[in-house]
Amino acid sequence: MKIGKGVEWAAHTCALLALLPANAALALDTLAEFIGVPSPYLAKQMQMLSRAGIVKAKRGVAGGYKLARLPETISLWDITGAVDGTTPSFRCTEVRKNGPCGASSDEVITPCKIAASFRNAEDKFRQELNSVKLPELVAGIALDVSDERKTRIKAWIEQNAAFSS
Amino acid sequence: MKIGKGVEWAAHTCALLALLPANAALALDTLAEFIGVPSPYLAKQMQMLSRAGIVKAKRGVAGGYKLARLPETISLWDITGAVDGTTPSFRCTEVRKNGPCGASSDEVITPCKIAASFRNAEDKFRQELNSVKLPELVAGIALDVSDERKTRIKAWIEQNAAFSS
DNA sequence: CAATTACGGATAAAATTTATCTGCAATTAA
DNA sequence: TTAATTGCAGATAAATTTTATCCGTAATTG
Ligand code: FES
Ligand code: FES
Repeated sequence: MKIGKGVEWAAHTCALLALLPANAALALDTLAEFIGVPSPYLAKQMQMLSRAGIVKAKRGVAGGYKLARLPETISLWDITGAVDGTTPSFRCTEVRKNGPCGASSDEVITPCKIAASFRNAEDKFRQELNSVKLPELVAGIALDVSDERKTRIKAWIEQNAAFSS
Repeated sequence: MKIGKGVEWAAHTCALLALLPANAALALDTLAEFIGVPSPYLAKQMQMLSRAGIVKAKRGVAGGYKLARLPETISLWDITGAVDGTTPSFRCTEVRKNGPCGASSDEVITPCKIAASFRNAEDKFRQELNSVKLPELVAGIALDVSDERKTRIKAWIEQNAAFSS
């Protein structure tokens, strides 16, 4: 059970984009600098987020990324699913069909109890992540940010964001 | 988010061992044949289960594996944890410390909200798996097994298990 | 003692994740 | 229209993890 590290980047990126004024966008390289990760790889995650309809990309001069929809409608699961995929973590290879006492293919109609249990557990996992929306995330992160740093972040955004006319 | 396929093997192995009479054991090669997986690799999972105190190994002539404790005390999470490890799936690399507006090390006392959310989700996942004990698993699997096959399985065990004097 | 069987570590092959690069398409402003 | 900028998609390469096997050793039995 492992989650790609790109998810951490993507989540923090979305949290940053949520702070952005409506008429502003942040370019890939700018985002990468802020988060402190290699930009060619972050590009991949941003493309995933874009295809999933979580962020909106604008090309060309003064282009960049911004959120595609209201923060309230973006959950941590949305981000995780977009970047890391939604394929179940438990892979059932139907071992119950193997061996000298294996089940015949037409005998196994219901999913194996073991696989079903994992599916249940994953549902719980997903539900929990899905209950955490972007505003809650931003608020939670902000708890650790001093007023001084809040000011610095605001200034940095002002200076590095691309504002549309 | 991915779980090693060895978990499926280990779970089915434990389900099989739960059917075993108290004075019987199954050797590695015998187990591997029943489940239909390569025995040198299954050996690894069995060693994990052994070290975790889920199965009991007995070396030497007429040796093999049996459950180390009552089936009621063995959960699907116990098996998963033993074989696949218990390291959290989400890896926080503290990106919040990076970049031009990164937090200083002494500023971040509480865990990042993002990481905390994933920890919550994993707790739910683990709790769900932990609620599924071996007897329930065995019963669930048995639903799909015809009476004819139940008889064959019983006979196979009788024939291949090592019985202690 | 001889046969059997699990254990542990080392090793190798395969798959996946992580990271980078390049050419192209879109957008904007001069 | 041209030039500069910026994201997109696919190919590629490096690193890591998963999967699988092997072998020498230790324990157990009779
Ligand atoms: S056959 Fe795949 S989990 Fe039982
Ligand atoms: S710093 Fe790691 S999840 Fe926020």
